[in-house]
Amino acid sequence: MDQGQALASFGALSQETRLQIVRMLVVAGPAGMAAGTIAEKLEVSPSNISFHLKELDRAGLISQQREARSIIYSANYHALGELVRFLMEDCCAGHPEICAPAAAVAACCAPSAKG
Amino acid sequence: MDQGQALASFGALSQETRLQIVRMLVVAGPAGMAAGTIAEKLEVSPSNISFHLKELDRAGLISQQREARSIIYSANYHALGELVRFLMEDCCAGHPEICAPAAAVAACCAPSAKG
DNA sequence: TCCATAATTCAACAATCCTTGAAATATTGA
DNA sequence: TCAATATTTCAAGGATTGTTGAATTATGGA
Repeated sequence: MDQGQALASFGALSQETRLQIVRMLVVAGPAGMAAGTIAEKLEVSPSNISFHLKELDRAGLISQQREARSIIYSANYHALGELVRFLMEDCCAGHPEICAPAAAVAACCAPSAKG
Repeated sequence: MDQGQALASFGALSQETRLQIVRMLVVAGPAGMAAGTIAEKLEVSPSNISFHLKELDRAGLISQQREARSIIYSANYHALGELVRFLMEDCCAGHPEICAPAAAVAACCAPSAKG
């Protein structure tokens, strides 16, 4: 991920509705969620949620696929992982002080950890 | 770090000049850099750099201290670390797929790693 | 084909953000 | 105090972003 990509990602995540969409889709997993369901849960109008979904898609943080009448959105795990990596390595130059809390989280969730 | 704090941080990092300032200050370390020096290196006008430094300060990502005629800015490592943690744990729900690349970076720079 | 459902697109407007240059503030030294 | 340096503040304008509701597109079933 280059700096331009990171800028777009940060911009996409800097809006409350969009950050909530991403958090929701991450929890939803690969099954994803229909646009209408997202709008309902977040209590946002269909046209507004559509606008924000398009922004997230443009930034590459989510992807979509039609399923019957619905359009299912899901989080792009790879892009989110790359963003974390950019923030730690490229932006924060791998400084231990910055990476320490991240390392703690990584230790809990990494497949090679004790779990 | 709560969601509001994260939103402010993402907003602050979503602008090219500001992202460059942060990257520069992280590399500069605790010694920091004077506003004028930052402006010079990034080829941005003094008033413009001042605007962006204020935005980063408001988001808590950098801090300042006067030294003679200069005002020295430095990266807030703790805030950056918390942002990485938020992105991995709160936003990305600790998903291994997302954390994997981060774990790799963490392994290289963490003080408790093999180094 | 016709209707209902699901979502997007569009235009208009409001709100926010960025840039610019001039003026103001703070510090230092003569 | 005066001048020079370093930076910030301010106001104006332009650019971008977010919101709204109406119109449009796409799908599936009677």
